[in-house]
Amino acid sequence: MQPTNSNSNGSARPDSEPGKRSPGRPRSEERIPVRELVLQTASSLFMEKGYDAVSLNEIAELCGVTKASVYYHFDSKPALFTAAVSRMLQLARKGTERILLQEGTLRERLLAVAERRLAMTQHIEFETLMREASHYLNEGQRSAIREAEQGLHDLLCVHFERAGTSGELRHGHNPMLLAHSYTALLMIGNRPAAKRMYPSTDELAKRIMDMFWSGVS
Amino acid sequence: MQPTNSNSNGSARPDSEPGKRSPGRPRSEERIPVRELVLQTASSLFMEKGYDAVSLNEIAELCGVTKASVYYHFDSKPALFTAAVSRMLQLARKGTERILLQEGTLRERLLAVAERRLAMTQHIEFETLMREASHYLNEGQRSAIREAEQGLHDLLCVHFERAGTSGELRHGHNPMLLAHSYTALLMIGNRPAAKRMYPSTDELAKRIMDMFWSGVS
Amino acid sequence: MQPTNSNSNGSARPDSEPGKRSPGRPRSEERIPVRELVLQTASSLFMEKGYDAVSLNEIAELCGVTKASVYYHFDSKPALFTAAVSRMLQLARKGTERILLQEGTLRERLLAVAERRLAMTQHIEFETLMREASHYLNEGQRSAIREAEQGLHDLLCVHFERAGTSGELRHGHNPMLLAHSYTALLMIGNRPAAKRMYPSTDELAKRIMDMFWSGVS
Amino acid sequence: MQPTNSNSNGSARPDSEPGKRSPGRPRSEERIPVRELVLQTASSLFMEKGYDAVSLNEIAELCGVTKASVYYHFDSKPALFTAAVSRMLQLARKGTERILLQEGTLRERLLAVAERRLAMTQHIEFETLMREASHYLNEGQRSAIREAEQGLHDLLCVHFERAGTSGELRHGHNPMLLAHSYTALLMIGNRPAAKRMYPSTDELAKRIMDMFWSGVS
DNA sequence: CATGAATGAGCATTCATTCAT
DNA sequence: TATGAATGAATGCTCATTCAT
Repeated sequence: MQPTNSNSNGSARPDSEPGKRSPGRPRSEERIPVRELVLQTASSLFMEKGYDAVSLNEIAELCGVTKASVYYHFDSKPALFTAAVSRMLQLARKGTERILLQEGTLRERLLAVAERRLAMTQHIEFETLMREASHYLNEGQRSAIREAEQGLHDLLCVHFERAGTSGELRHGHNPMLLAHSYTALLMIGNRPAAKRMYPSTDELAKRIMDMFWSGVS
Repeated sequence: MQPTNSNSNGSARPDSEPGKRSPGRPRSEERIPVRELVLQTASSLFMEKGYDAVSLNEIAELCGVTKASVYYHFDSKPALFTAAVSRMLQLARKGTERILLQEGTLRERLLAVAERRLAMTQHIEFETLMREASHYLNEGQRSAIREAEQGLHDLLCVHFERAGTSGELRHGHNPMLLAHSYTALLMIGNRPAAKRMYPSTDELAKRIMDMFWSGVS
Repeated sequence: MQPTNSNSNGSARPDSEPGKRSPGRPRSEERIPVRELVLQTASSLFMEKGYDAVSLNEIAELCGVTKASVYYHFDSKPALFTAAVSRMLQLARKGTERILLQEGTLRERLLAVAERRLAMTQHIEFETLMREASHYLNEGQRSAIREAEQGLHDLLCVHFERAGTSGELRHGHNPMLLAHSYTALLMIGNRPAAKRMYPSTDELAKRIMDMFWSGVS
Repeated sequence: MQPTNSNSNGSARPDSEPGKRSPGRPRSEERIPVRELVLQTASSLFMEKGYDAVSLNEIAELCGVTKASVYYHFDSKPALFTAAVSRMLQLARKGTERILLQEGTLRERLLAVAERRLAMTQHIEFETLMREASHYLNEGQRSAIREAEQGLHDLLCVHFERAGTSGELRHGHNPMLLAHSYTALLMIGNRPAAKRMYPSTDELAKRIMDMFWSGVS
């Protein structure tokens, strides 16, 4: 039997049985389940190096398990990629949401989000990552990721819309376009040349928000 | 994952233009030199699929030559990548410059540039491409590309600066940050979800420029 | 880039340029071209062990080359299998034809063919081999092999037909069924238990032909 | 290619029929014991696809149990193969015997057997299956299967012998050779090309028996 | 009895690279 | 200039087998 195109669109097993957790913050030595460990490791690597450049061997070794173990938990590389990236997007969404629900003006909260994002290293431009990987993903996998990503923009969109009706924002802008503009501008944080222009990423975040808020004119 | 390359930082041979060109516009049948053909093909493929996903075989076949021929003209895959990407960035720079030197307000000219860029399909986010490839590039290759890219931002920077002193733009913005913001916003054109929001890419370009010019508030 | 289902239906290169052969019987040390060597080795192994149980590594090592070299000459395992088995069937056809065109009664000539076949070890039942491999072959490959096999039966069929009209054979039998019966009976040569019944394969061949000629009654 | 197996020569546990069977014809819903189910499934798969192409996973999944469960009942893949194939040969023997013990001439009864065999699809040539698997079997396993197969030929042999002394058959033929000839001819049923020659397998069986009985001359 | 998790070994396939011609 | 032939190293993936529970 030779490789055949596996077509599951995500993880092979459910999220692991609930209720079996010992209470309290786990001691850092507490063994985190392999499946979760693989997912985290894979996320980091894919974000850092893209799809092709990451081998399952690399992921496995970093986790201290064998390639075959990774295959026990995930049907294929595309399936693992899908699970890892989706998870990461959901975490990003949750983190962003937590900040956006705090007190303060929209501008203040967006600045907080920007500061947090620019502080992270691993932050590949999303479309590029998808374009590279999409040749290997099946339809279900592609749409699973697209949805997870859309969630992030939907979240921002809602807040922009709300600020539009409350008068905090000028009318006339398409709120979804604002969401995309905002995340596009945050990509500046990926550029070493841009980062070098300011003493800290917080300073860079501030400048970007200034521009975003008032425009160039 | 490929071997971390040989150490030439670019092409294997000099540009070899010994004045052998026949005068006038070449007939379309005129054989374009292999080196140039490979360079063009490689550019397109790398932009479309990233670094790893493009094999030298693919490039060679598309050019109708053998892999070994490609190796005659370029020392290694990283070397070819460097040459191809640099060339493309220089072309982009020239195209952009041509537009920026035309008549009209800065805003009009920036809009024209945006329309042109959004109309292209092959337009991978640059940082991502670099991050993927940089594992395979040596220092000389990396900086060769960085410089070519910097050229583009320098060009924009000059024009932003000039508009700042002429009063067309508000003072207080770092012109290089504006350049980065501008190119970052153009990346929105890569997102299928964003493109779907407007009937044409020209319309999308216009909306993005509106935002860029006046901000959200 | 990952494995994708290669679909060429046979060998990757033509049969190697003619006319470049040195005259006379080649000294046994004369290097036989790799492509041919691989083909012969593969034939033997597939016949002996079936499709799955033979790895390209095994073939390559037996030939003293690397797996990658085999892949230089043949697109895939199914392609190599197709080329190897077809070649073998054509050789069998030629050998059989040579005998059938000699002098003598049909019975004598069929006996000669039988003796020759039973003397060979490598002689897997064909349908079984095909059934095992056919999951991996594409349509073109399947039919290429089927045709080569049909050639053998066609050859026998012609001779049975001719003998029918010349009165050497009883009328009323479907000549193609006779061809199949004949080759089916030769499969007895594969069975160790059957071989053990007679002192030599020639003796076994004679007994089988007796039965084939006069029936059991 | 698989490891050349552990050394048990058959099943891991005794047949374990501790009289726990409820009396009467079992309701079709009655759970058939896992061991038996695995054996049946394995038989079908091995006959259909050969040895290598069948994975224990496939067998397990088709049975609705886990691979580890299969290992509880059988020591290894070779052991399971041995058990499955032997069982199948014994069943074939019983079925054949049942027919041969009915009323009628030998010819009529052999025809009935032939019709039954040609009607089955799953009917891999036995020698080929053995040759493929034998690399993985140990001596005990090999001979266990050989014996089971020999049983079938012994059965036929007895009937041919009896018919020889009763005058129904011509003297002078080795009855065991007749048995082998008969089963070899039945292999024609495996060949799609041959099957296509007649409207039904019964018709094919009749033609084959004609030839077997009277020969070609 | 049964299974979830893990693994070592192997396989088909691809790729960047080399070199004699 | 160009290429046909070859290869070492890696990759995604599968499989038979083991073992603690």
